[in-house]
Amino acid sequence: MPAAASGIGLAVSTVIFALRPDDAGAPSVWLPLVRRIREPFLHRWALPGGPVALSESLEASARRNLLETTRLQPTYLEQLYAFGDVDRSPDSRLVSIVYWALVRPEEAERVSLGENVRWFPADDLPDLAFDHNLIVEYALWRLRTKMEYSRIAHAFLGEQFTLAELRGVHEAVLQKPLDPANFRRQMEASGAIEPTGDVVVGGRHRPPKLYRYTGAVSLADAGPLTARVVAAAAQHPRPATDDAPHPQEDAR
Amino acid sequence: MPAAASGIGLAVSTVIFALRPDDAGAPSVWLPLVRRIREPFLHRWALPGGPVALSESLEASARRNLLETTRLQPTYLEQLYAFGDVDRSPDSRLVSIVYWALVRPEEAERVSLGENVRWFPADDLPDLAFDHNLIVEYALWRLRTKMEYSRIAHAFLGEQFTLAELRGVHEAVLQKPLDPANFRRQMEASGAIEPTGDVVVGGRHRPPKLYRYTGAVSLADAGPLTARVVAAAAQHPRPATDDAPHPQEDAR
DNA sequence: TCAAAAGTGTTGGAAGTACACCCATGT
DNA sequence: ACATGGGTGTACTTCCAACACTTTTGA
Repeated sequence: MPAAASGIGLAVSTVIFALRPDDAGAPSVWLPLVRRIREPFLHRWALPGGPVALSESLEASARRNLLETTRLQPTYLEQLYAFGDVDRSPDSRLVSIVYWALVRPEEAERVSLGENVRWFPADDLPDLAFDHNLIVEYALWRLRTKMEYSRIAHAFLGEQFTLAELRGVHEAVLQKPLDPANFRRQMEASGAIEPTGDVVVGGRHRPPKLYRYTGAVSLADAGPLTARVVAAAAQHPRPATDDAPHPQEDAR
Repeated sequence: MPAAASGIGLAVSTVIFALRPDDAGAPSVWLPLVRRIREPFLHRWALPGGPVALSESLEASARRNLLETTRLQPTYLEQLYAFGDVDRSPDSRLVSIVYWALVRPEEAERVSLGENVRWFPADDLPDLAFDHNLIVEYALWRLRTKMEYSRIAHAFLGEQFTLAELRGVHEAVLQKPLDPANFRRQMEASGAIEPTGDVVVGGRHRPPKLYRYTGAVSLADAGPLTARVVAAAAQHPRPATDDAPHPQEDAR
């Protein structure tokens, strides 16, 4: 195995998702992109990213780069895939380890907006640099798939939340309405949430209960090591069927 | 993004799984390891792997390396994870893109056995080089998880097979007995297999039908691009709920 | 005729879906 | 009072696990 540098560039990039209201005011999935200020793909929009530092793990590099370019500290960060096709960058050979991240709405507003950083609706992107359109598409698919068997929706929310808010997250990501009654029962049966005892007053209707995450399922389940342990601990009512994929969980 | 070489070594490694009879004669999961012939971890057993070639994609590098070191051409190959912790290799910084592969029993015998290549039972490995024990554990978890929602078992079998053989693969991987009656119905209902019309004669019992894979689900679903397409095509009876994957995925 | 594995039928429970209905609040 | 979501009850369906039972072969 090689210790020598290979002439292959190594970078990390991150697909960051947040929920923001779209034109109609309904919450939908958005992501921040940065404008490239050098060749190749000068002036094109691209995923935030940069080189892997010698003294940092891949994930640490992703986190640092995110903080530097967007000021964001995601509540959820997981490796997505390593992209390494020969022709994905003109002239040079570039391998990108791509992560995907979720941030809360309040956090999302921290993004230093300007000419070179902007939010885009995830389903309607311009032509991006490199193979980044493909990467986003894949990350979106992963987000939606994982939403169905995992508890990542909480990464979009604060400490406390109503069931309607939680359902709103699911609906925004999955892009389909969910039955409030059934959604409630599924969440309660999963053991992932518990009522805080508080309610929200001020609405012109019955005050909804507030819930919190029980912590039975860890949010930051990135990496193969923690993965299976977390998945096993997450099994609340059932015995010991392996859950989903990817590391963090997997993966499905 | 960096075009310059970074001083970080970049390698591919592969976890190869095959089914072979264990001590008791029952089929179980094995994998081939190679003995290291240089530092670090001189003489330790390790996953087959090597540097990424400048002119090859990551997957192509994995395939070529597999052919060179073990003569194997897997029927299934999918990216597992990128490992890049700072201290995973002493002295040097090494990032490994790890793939996992499945090979058929006949193919498995091709492995050029010798002092430096040997098969090991996947559940009982010695202390491996680098973080390879962790990697194998993760790959095993992924194999078992994916077996439950995907059709990868076929990668272990030939063109035609009986339901008992297919069930044997599942049982070996999942390490638990399955009800023949229910297993049959699940497979038939999935639309993934169809009878060839032939039967196997010569057993001292009722001749079982032979089945073939319908091709509704592609085996080689590695990579984000093909992933979702494959998953959609796999939906035989039902309309259009996103399936599983991990592009593999995804890792789930 | 018997053993052994292939293959079919039947039943009961878990979990998801659809939808009717009651509850608590602000206006 | 009534509109608006919060929250409960319930029937229907679909899927899965268990297991009894029948079929077809070789010995």
